[in-house]
Amino acid sequence: MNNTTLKKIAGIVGCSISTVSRALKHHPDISIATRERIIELANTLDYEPNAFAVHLRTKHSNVIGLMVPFISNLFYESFIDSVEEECRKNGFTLMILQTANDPKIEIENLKLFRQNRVMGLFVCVSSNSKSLAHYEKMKDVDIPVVFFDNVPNDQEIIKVCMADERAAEMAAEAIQKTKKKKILALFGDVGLTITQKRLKAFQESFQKIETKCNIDIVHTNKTEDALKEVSNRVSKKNIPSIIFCMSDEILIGAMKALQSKKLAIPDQIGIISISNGFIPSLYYPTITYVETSGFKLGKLAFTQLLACLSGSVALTELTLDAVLFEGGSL
Amino acid sequence: MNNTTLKKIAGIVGCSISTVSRALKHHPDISIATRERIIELANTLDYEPNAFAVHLRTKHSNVIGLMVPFISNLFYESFIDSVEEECRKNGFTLMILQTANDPKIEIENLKLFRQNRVMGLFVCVSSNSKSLAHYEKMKDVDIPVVFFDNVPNDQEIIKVCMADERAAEMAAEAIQKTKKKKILALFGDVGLTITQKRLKAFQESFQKIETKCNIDIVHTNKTEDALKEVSNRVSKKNIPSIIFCMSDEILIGAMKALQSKKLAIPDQIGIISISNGFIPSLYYPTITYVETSGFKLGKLAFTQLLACLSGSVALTELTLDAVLFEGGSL
DNA sequence: ATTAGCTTCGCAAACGTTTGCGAAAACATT
DNA sequence: AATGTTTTCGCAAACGTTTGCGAAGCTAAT
Repeated sequence: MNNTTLKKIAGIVGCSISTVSRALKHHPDISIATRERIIELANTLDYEPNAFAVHLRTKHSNVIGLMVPFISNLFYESFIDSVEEECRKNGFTLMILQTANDPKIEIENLKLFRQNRVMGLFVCVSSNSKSLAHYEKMKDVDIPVVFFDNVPNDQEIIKVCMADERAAEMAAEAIQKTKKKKILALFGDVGLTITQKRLKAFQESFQKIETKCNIDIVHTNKTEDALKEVSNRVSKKNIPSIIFCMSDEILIGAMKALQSKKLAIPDQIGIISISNGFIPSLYYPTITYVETSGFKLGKLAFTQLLACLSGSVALTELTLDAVLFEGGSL
Repeated sequence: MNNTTLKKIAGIVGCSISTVSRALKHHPDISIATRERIIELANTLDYEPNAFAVHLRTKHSNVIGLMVPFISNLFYESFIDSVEEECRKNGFTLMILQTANDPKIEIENLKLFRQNRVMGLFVCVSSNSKSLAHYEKMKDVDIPVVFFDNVPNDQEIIKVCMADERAAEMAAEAIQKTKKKKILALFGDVGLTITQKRLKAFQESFQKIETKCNIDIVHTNKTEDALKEVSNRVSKKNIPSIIFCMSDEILIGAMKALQSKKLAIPDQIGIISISNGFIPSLYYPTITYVETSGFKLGKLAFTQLLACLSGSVALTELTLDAVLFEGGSL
């Protein structure tokens, strides 16, 4: 076990621990001569400060927590990627926990975060979590929490999110531009606020225009659901002109159904989705989508958390603009 | 700031810090009466042990490190998912760092891991990393390193990996079973040991059989490369009977090329890949693949690391069996 | 020669735990 | 009553840092 400590260095150099400590961080109190001597020895001994001791002493953990339902998810993964990068660049270490959408694990994890004295927290609440009560305690211990993605409706929290309404609206507008009228719109779990937001905006956009469209709205939970629903609703004699997918999981199911029916995109049927872009890029032609980038959201969330840590933030909701990426599927 | 400490509890109860400490962990020295009293107070005060203090004192960080080139990657993501789950269940916290395939960042990260006194480390070395020299230091400080996925050839290390050879061999055998002869085989970066292994096994399998096949081997780095290569090598008058893809990235490119040429799978062309299964499931028909599961590898790696920590492991290479999943693409 | 100021460093406390050891008190055994 | 044993607890050191404060020693100014 490598145990080069300040004490050890001090012993060899023949000075006090505090002198070593100060020398290593270029404190002006220490003469250049001894500083050099100490630094050189520290290097040859591979001295590396004990993070725990530092954190204990300074009450400054430099650890940031992140909690998501699953790591293995296209969206979260890009969000995490983004946040890790920022953390590393800014001298924070990242502690990642997943909830598997289980409120019990969620509570356990919050406890772990507290025990590790994280300085801040990024949270995507699990879809099965009904109450925010357990987050109250984080406020008590002064750990700022930045909610993202599927954010609670609560006003009293800090959140960054996609422009969910705008994204759905943009998708609706893109559909309207095609002049096609028979639309199959696939949305996710009705219980999620993200679903509610997108659905509302989508419908309102169509209510605004005078020309009537035939919109069939279906809620699906998973890829398999979407696959089934689309398979049931699409047949040789009954082909919607356009399918809208609220998320990647749904898009995957829908695409698989279309492929199995050998429908040509966009000639026989159009499709558009909301996505971070990866899944749409897998198909030919590339699927047209409204971007909701986990990567960009991560950057936004990080700056927001940084602002919290410096104490300069009111409770706010930050929103990431939506952008339409035109593939060839409409 | 919540600062319920042992000292605070001791002050209120009117006993010593050590008594509180012992009571909270049900040490038999403490009478049931005082134990109850202390635990109750601790609960109402929301006492939560300071992890840093504990780790400092016990020299036992309970932190496990994990380093990958990118988090945002289908394979790593499932590996991380798997490892996080185990860590949480076993009372470890996970510290995740990515290298972006940059050896400099890799070295920096190792330093961070050391400073945080991680008890063990999972590493997938960056593809641009030529030497293992910086891992020597981990050995000096007694931090066991479990290499996974793209493991170095070195003998003196602990590694868990896919049955790379066997996976390639199984794919080759599946191809041979179809009796089709014109094969386009797409492999990754020649510099990676994982590529070398798979290529060697693939070729050897075909050398073993008597019937001659026409195998066109191409190395591609990324999805776009694969897309281009396949586009160039496949035309209406020259269609390979089967395409083999060494990885998901390559499969994605190949599939996109095939879709753009409107080739029917498996009627006009067959395709098979090595994958963890997610990407193959996106298409219809589902692509036949030999499974290399990041999730399972994670479990394997974790048990291996656990063995290291308990001191009961010789230097070994553990291998995860390959399994063929038949879709409908051959 | 006295005072003042600067440079350079060490002392010691503190962060919140854990734990070996010893001690007091209670109880049990002769 | 004397001794032994058990129960129950506190003391104090240690983990490796950081940092306020004070103390030398030295230089420079009066």
